[in-house]
Amino acid sequence: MSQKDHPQAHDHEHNHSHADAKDKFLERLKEQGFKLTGKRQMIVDTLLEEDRYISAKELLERMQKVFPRLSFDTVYRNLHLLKVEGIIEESTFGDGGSKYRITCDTNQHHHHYICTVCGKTELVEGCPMDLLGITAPRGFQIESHRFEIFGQCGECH
Amino acid sequence: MSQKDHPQAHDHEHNHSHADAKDKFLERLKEQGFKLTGKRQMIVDTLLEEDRYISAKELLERMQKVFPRLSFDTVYRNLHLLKVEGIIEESTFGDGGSKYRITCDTNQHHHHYICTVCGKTELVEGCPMDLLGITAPRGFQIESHRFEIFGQCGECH
DNA sequence: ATCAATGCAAACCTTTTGCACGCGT
DNA sequence: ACGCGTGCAAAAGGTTTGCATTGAT
Repeated sequence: MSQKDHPQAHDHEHNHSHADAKDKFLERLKEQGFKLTGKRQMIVDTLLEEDRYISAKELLERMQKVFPRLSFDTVYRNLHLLKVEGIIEESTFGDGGSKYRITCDTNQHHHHYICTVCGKTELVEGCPMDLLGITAPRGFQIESHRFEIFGQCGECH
Repeated sequence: MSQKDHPQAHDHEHNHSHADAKDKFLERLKEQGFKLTGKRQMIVDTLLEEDRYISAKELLERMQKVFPRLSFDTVYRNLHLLKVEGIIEESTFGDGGSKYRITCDTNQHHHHYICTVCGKTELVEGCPMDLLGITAPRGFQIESHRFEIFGQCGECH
């Protein structure tokens, strides 16, 4: 690789809670023997800064400004790892496959308002599984659920 | 086309409500100038009989027993039309892209329990948008929402 | 030094499209 | 006869994988 990695940080690390969250995430990876490469860190950085759903393609394009030779497979491999580790969330809406966002700090169960234009999210208060009188059909074993409210955020319409 | 079409019906049309629903759907298509081809009808038939989420691939394979030369593009073109017409619903869960099911007779707003193994569904009573005290973030314009409960049905676990 | 991460290229899978022909009306 | 529907083939997206090399620890 001719390009240089930047293990410490890149420019926009101006936000304390971001830095804290990043450290927490990277710590988790480190403990399991995964390596803290510049690209892996930049994915976490970017998702923390953007704080919205981003496609693999958009992520790639943003990161290529810093790592010109970065390729889709690296992005996807890292996204997969980060998803398995619970560091990011995946959703599919609109066109063009999956989109990803950083998991909320708290890591608590939650649902989102999602802007279908820019991918920005807001937390929904409460969870339908608690507030709806959910009684599963006889024999049905509930494993998970999905609740998302789509629309356009104030800046996008 | 060397194969024969079956405009009236194929074998399993044993259920009255299915026949009624089918007529209603086909009527709707006819009014708009779409033609009631054997393949289009068999997609509706199959989805009515199965009454669960099915992938384009599974649909193709089932239908190829009757129409050996049926191809993906025809399946997709018809699925797209049926979706636009509100005759079928699309969802993405599990692997392998979208899955489709016939829209409930009533055509009322609803949500589903979905078996992730076989795609079978049950209606959820109530809608979180009504029962949750939804107050969108300032400026956020709600356009739609998604609420699905995943798990395994009695026959699949 | 070790083992994970990456780039490259190719493959894979689902879905879409252009075109000429066939079929429902 | 008209115009939608279909098959074929090819392409377009998004995503994954094998392999050799590079890099983090």
